[in-house]
Formats: sequence, structure tokens, C-alpha cells
Amino acid sequence: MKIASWNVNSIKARLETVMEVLKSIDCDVICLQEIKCETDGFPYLEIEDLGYSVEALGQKSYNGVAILSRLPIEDVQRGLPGNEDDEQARYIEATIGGDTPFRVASIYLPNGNPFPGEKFEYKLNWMTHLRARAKELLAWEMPVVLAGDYNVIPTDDDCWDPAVWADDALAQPESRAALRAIQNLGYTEAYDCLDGRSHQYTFWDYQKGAWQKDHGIRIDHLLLSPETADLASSVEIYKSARGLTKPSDHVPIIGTFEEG
DNA sequence: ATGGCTGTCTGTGACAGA
Repeated sequence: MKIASWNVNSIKARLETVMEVLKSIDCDVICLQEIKCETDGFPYLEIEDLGYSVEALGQKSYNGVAILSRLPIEDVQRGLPGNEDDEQARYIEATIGGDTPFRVASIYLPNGNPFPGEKFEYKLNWMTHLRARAKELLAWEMPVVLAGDYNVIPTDDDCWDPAVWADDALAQPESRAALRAIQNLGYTEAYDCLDGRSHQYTFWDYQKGAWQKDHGIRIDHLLLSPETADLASSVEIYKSARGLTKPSDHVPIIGTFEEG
């Protein structure tokens, strides 16, 4: 079972690139973020032609998340439970059927800039709700994958130059602590667990030749419940997606899991 | 090079992104 997370920065503007990458990475489940279209506007037919079922939660212009799966998608939860007042489309969760069912969430965590400010408080509040949901899911005692663009640089070793990011919401101690607080419930981050090299990135800005200079940050993460961590065998950052024509500024992060 | 990117919209510049 291969499960990926990928912020595509508009599914419509990126459709050809997305389909090319989906064929290459050959995953069973792909969690998409920043689809930037309304739920009804998702290009369902094109993705279904690749063999995937699709469940999406979108809104006009911004944000938006989706789960693609070759296996049946069941019990879809749209929006982050306990955070029903949030009008932004940032969370969808569902059960992926099969011999070993997985509960999978596609998460687009708020950016939080500028720091400090209301948007940063919104980010921290959102992370508090995510932690509460993560705790609930542990009680399900099944494999859980919380996949997404967390918009958090976990440590200074996960960016090219900590000084550049020091005043940014993505690198604030509060943002990092809120991510660790979720992990401290009992979640394992797939990259930390299965690779762990420093200075490996999932995002490179479009500006200033960031990709060519490898000026990136690692902000896309796969959080695994203990049941999932036991099944995890490898992780890959699909870096070559950033070098394609008309790329997203993020690349997929892919986890491989044994099916017990 | 007082800049340098990309996407969205009842758009043609403002905003959001990170």
C-alpha cells in the first residue's frame, strides 16, 4: 500500500502535470491539497480514468482538499470535526477499504503568515483542533495516516537557511510545538522514522531560483498512528516532480506500508 | 536588475501563498 500527500497548487491549472505524476508514482492513495476549486469543479472524470475514486472538499479560489484511491473510499468526513465554524476547506478524512482498512486524512494546515497576527492565531487554533481529532482517531485502534501540507518546518535542519525563516509562521517555536504535541499523542512522522536525513525538502518557492539553488523547506508530512507505523517500510520524497514543466511548488511525499 | 513567481477572480491589480 502506497499513500502519498501532495499540494498541487490548483488541480485545474496543473491537471496535465498531476496526471503525469500520478502515473509515475503508482500510489494506491493520494491526498491532495490546494485544489483551488469548488467541490463540484474537481476534474473527476480525468482522475477516475486513471483508476481512482475521488472524494473532495473544495471552495472557490483557495484551499481545497481531496482523497484519491484505487480501493473503495468509505465513511467520508468533510471538514475537521470539532471545528465546524471554519469556513475554509482544509480537511477531509475517509476510510480506505481493503484487507487492511486505513483511516486517511488529507490536511491543508493554515499558513499562518504574517507572524504575529490573526492568521497565526488561526493556525494555532486549527492545530489545537487537529490534535483533538488525532487523539480521537487513536482510539479507533486502526491504521491512521494524517497526510498533508502542515505548513510547519519541524526543525532548523529542515530548511536551507534558518535565518531566512526565523520570523516566518512556518518556523515559529509555537508552530513546531503544536506539531510535536500531535506526535506526542503517539504519532510517528514517516520521514523522520524511515529516512531522517537533514536538508531534504518538499517545497521550493517559485521565486529567486529556489529550486535551482535547492533553497527548500520540508513542510509536507505523513503522521502515522502506532498501527500504521508498525506497517511502514519506506518513505520517498518524489523530488523530480519539481523539475517538470509547469510544476507545483510542492512535491509528493510517499509512504509504503505492508498490508497485514 | 530598487527585481526575481504562480494562481484566482463578475479580474485586468489585489490577494494569498510560503
